[in-house]
Amino acid sequence: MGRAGLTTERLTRAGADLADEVGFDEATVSALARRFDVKVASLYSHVKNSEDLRTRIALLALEELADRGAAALAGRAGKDALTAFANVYRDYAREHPGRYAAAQLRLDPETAAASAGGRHAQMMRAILRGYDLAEPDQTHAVRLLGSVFHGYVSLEASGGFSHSEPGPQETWPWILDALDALLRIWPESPLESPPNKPHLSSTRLER
Amino acid sequence: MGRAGLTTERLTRAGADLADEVGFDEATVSALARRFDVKVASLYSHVKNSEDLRTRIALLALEELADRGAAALAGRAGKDALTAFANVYRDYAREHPGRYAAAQLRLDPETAAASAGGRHAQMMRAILRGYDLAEPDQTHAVRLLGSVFHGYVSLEASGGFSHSEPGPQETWPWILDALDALLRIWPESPLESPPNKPHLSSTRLER
DNA sequence: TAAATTGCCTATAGGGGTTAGGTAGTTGCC
DNA sequence: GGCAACTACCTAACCCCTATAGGCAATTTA
Repeated sequence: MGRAGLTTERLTRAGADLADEVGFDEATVSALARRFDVKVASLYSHVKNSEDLRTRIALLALEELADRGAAALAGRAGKDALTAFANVYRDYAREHPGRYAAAQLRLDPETAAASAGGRHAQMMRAILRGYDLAEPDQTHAVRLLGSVFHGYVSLEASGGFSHSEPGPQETWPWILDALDALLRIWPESPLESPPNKPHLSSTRLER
Repeated sequence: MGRAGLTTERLTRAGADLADEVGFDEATVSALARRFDVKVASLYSHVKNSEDLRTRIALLALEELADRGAAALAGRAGKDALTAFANVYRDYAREHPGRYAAAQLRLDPETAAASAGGRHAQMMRAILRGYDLAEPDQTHAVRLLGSVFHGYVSLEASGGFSHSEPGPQETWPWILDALDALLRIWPESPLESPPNKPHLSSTRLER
């Protein structure tokens, strides 16, 4: 019997492919062994355990996503950058649902620190350079972008709003327009609505 | 040996509690049987299978969340309503992480239709009555709210931005302020920035 | 070419999911 | 009050996934 040529690299990559095909949770060590036509125990020389495999797939996904993001940001600024970057997230999640799910895996702090996660935050900050936000607003805005991108993509993936009109393909650009508008007007906006004073629309409802 | 008094109801509720304690994925049929000090097979008279149990927990969570949302919206409008409703999501996810994770479970279309999911969408529409949005903007806005709420809560839960300053407790109100501002200015906003024309900030970067 | 290493194997053990079929308690009806 | 029907829970058995220990053969290295 020849050798299958297993390596941690190849297992991780094949695991990611498997995850895209059958779902991250179903991308098990057993299924991966079957795919390489190898006994399950053989994988344990290359991967510490199931969680290790899952973590490696997650790190791969984060890396790929960051690479795509960087490529999309190159030569772009302002809304153009915002849109391109957002589309990277959405497209990646659609093309690679298993990998995207993996990227959501909760990593322990040290692993997270060594991951491409930091690059993601840096890229969002780069996008925000196209807008006029000083700290701490910038950090808040990074989190808002992360929330919207992830929230939208994950709701869309779970079929959240696929059964109503208009279709999600119209909502996505609308949301990007809205985010762009928000970031542009934000610097002045807080002055317009003191937190404690009820604003127009709430009074409008009362009559 | 006396009877344990199992019912589908009680199993679902106990399963939800278990999920909150050990995580949704670890809330297994076996663990639930142990909790009732009963053999695993006994549960199968009350629950069709593992997936059935998970679905029931998800439906319970959606229902509870909708009830809390409705209570929060009563007597509120405008930003007040927006904030109260958003806090319901966030607080629920923090108090009941397992239940919240369950609520994210992908349901098959008929189950989803019979779930409290519709109430959630209706409540968001109710919030938007405090702002001046006509269709299809209203639908888009519902999806934006859903994306932000879910995205933020889920990133916060997975430790996404817990290791940087300022803490999430400052970001959350900032995001709600931003959403409120966005919804108030939206009706005029599209006119200010034609989609194709590069806007100020992108030119600002170039020099 | 012998030694060391590597790559994959068999064997084994434990846990969760699921079904079939059995046996006590409980309920309902005459 | 007693028997039938039902209910609640059980044992036993099987499959799949995870994980570890220890073995042998192919490959590399000296």
